[in-house]
Amino acid sequence: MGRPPCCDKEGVKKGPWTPEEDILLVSYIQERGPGNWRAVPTNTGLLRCSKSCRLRWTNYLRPGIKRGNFTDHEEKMIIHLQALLGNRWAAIASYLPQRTDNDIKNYWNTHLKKKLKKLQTGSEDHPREGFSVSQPMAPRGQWERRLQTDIHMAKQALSEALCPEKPTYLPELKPSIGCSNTIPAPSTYASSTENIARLLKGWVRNSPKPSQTNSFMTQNSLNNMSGTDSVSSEGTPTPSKANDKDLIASEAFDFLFGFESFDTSHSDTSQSMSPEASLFQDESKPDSNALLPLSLLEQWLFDEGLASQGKDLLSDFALDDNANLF
DNA sequence: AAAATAAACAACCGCTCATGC
DNA sequence: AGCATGAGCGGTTGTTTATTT
Repeated sequence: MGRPPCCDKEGVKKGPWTPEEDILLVSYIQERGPGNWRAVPTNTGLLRCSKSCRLRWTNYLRPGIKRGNFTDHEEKMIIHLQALLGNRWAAIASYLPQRTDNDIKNYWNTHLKKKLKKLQTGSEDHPREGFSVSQPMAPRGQWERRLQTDIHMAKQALSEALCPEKPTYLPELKPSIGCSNTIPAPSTYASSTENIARLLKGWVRNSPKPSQTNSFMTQNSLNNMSGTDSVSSEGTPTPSKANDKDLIASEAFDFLFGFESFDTSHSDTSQSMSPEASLFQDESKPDSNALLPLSLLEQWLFDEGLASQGKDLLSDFALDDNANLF
């Protein structure tokens, strides 16, 4: 439709961000709060396009982002979710608090894909090129619909099967702050952005959107900011999407993966409710369960069960079955 | 020690979707 | 209803860093 570019090509700086630029951006956001990205370059004097500013913020500068090595659990989740969701990194990221879609995507492309391929080539004549590739893609709407239903069904059945009496899951699931994921200190500048993010401590105090950003900051102070870019990384949480039902569904799903660093505080979880999860809400009508065969779930459960028994997830991972979900 | 290569990751690009007018 | 715009997403590219020769 000939939409004009978000920013003029001329006079726009590209490439890695400098600490100065980061500070400019952070202090601006500290003052005004995230959002209205188009105005950011103008108001800050940054020679960056608005998109770049938003990306920089959401992927690196915003508080609560965990960097560094992925834990086994995270890795496991990514593999499972990728098989389930395909390359929908934002959706996957919504289940990995503190990780950005970009981060996950990179990790998948650089580590997991190879890892899986390696494992597959050992035992197969014609290795697949990653799960997503092998998945027949239906038109997006249709595919997504089915996906949501599948996931919802799995979540619900799992929560019933695994902890039928449990109103909320894993009460002791307190995030192990600073646990296994102590952030290594890469030498690149990017790592120091974390420090810049810390400059934001207290920025909410000045924020024009206290009700939204307060919880945001609370999460940060807990070192468990579970938001993702899809969830209000801009400080504008998706309004009214999170509710108790979402929470339960999310918890069930989290329980499924036994994700240990997920903050279980309700405010957090509701804040971080993924779009995916919020979509489940639509699917969460009781009779939606009857729409799909349980065999899929059973298979999935089986796989997870094996994995949880300490077996090598990758070798046991039922690629075909997961791929055939759709 | 230097060059070549591979790996990792940050950032960009283009498309799509959501929203407001 | 149609258009303009902001924002989100996923794929891809470019740059930096690590490893090998």
